[in-house]
Amino acid sequence: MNVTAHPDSLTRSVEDYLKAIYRLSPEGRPASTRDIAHLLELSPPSVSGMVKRLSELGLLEHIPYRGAQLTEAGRSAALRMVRRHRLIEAYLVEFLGYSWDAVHAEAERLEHAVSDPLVERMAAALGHPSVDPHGDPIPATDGSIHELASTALADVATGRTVEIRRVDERDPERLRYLAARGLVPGGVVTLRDRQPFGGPVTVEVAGVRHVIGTELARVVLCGSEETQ
Amino acid sequence: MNVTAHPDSLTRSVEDYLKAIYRLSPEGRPASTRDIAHLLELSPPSVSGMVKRLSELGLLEHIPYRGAQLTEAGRSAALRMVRRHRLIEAYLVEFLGYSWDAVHAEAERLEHAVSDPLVERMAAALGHPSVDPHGDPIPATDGSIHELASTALADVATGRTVEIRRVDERDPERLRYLAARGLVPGGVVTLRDRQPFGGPVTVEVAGVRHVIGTELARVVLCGSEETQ
DNA sequence: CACGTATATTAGGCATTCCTAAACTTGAGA
DNA sequence: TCTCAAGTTTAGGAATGCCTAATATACGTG
Repeated sequence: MNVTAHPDSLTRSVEDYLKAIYRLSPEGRPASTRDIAHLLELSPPSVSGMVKRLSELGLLEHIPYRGAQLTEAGRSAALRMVRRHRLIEAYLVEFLGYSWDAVHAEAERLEHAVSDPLVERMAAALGHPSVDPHGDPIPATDGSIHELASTALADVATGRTVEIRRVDERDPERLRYLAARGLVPGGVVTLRDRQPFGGPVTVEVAGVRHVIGTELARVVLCGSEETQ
Repeated sequence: MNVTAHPDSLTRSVEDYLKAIYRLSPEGRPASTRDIAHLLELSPPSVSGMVKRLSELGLLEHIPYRGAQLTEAGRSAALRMVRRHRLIEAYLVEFLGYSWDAVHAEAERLEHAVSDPLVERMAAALGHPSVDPHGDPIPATDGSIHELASTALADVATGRTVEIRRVDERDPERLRYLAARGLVPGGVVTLRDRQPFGGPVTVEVAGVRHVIGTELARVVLCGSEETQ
């Protein structure tokens, strides 16, 4: 235990588990077996087994029946993968003409294959960006990461004008839908209407109004409280 | 058998086996278990087992105790990997500042992770090159490949001036040694002296003479018979 | 043509990573 | 407090891909 395995010896699977647990709780609280299984599309028993092995490797702290949380070693390995993923996405958009809805799947495979020097060369070519094409912050090599405070579009007060910061990256179709309406990081939107009982919101982007369902409005994150 | 497995379902291992067999015999003659094992740094029994599985998948033709050769499906999968490998190498040198001795190891991992569209985007960014940084020809998407006739530097007649075409890519140290002496694809050399009994050759590059051992002179391939 | 060596294969095993089915733990509500 | 449903773990098993040891084949040479 507490071997703090050499980073290069981590398998794809292990890297995916660490990344999933980090995503489920960037703050470091324990993640449940069920949530990890759901995110990785695996069965709960598979996760149970792997969590046990990873805690023996010193990458996780596991309290049976209570959840798993990243150790320092685990967190740093996870952040290394997140950095890779987001830089690869940025690189593909900037230099290889990828659209923002296509990069996630490609990065998901490449992140396990690139070397650290290659990642740093890509970062340099990009001018060391701080966010990826979806607005997600890119961790530094030392593992520091600046999460900007943000409010879901669903929670913005009627009448306010805010800047879009960040959008969940995973569903390509959703990303195309958002891009077609100008709902991209850096885009400025005014909230014009909100229907009660969790109904849709109406936003105005570049003078055009769009009605956005609640589910979608919850994954579009905006600069908080930036009043017009 | 003869499933002609969907390309995306091939594992890293399978892709490496096919590439190895192609390298051992681009012409399609059977490759021996021993040679495959040696190239992949695996034990012969491991190769025996895998060869059996791959022939059941329709990627190889295997005659026990005689060797394995690629079927059409196997050859085309192998060439797809070779195309990826060489385009990745070219891309890393052209756009990410890699030196030619460092790209092989990086490409060896990336070739298993890139998608076909990414490979084609890289090819387009490069202007669809016909050779990689070591002078190795890049197969087309349809699997056609133009191997240029060439003569080993070790076999060039004394007094001839030839252009270097191609150098074995695998040993980084050897590549650095060659580059330091101008022995790179496109370089023009004149053979000044050859010692008998397999002794070293002396070549002149850009007015400077270098003595090159036989082993090295055998993996430097030159445009054949191009007299000054 | 028999023999021995080089080469190849089969036998048996191990690590990884996944699965389903069965057993166990937790905690909320009757 | 007891019960039970949701969630978790253990048990047992399969596929991949590697290994070593033992066995089988092929073929050049005496």
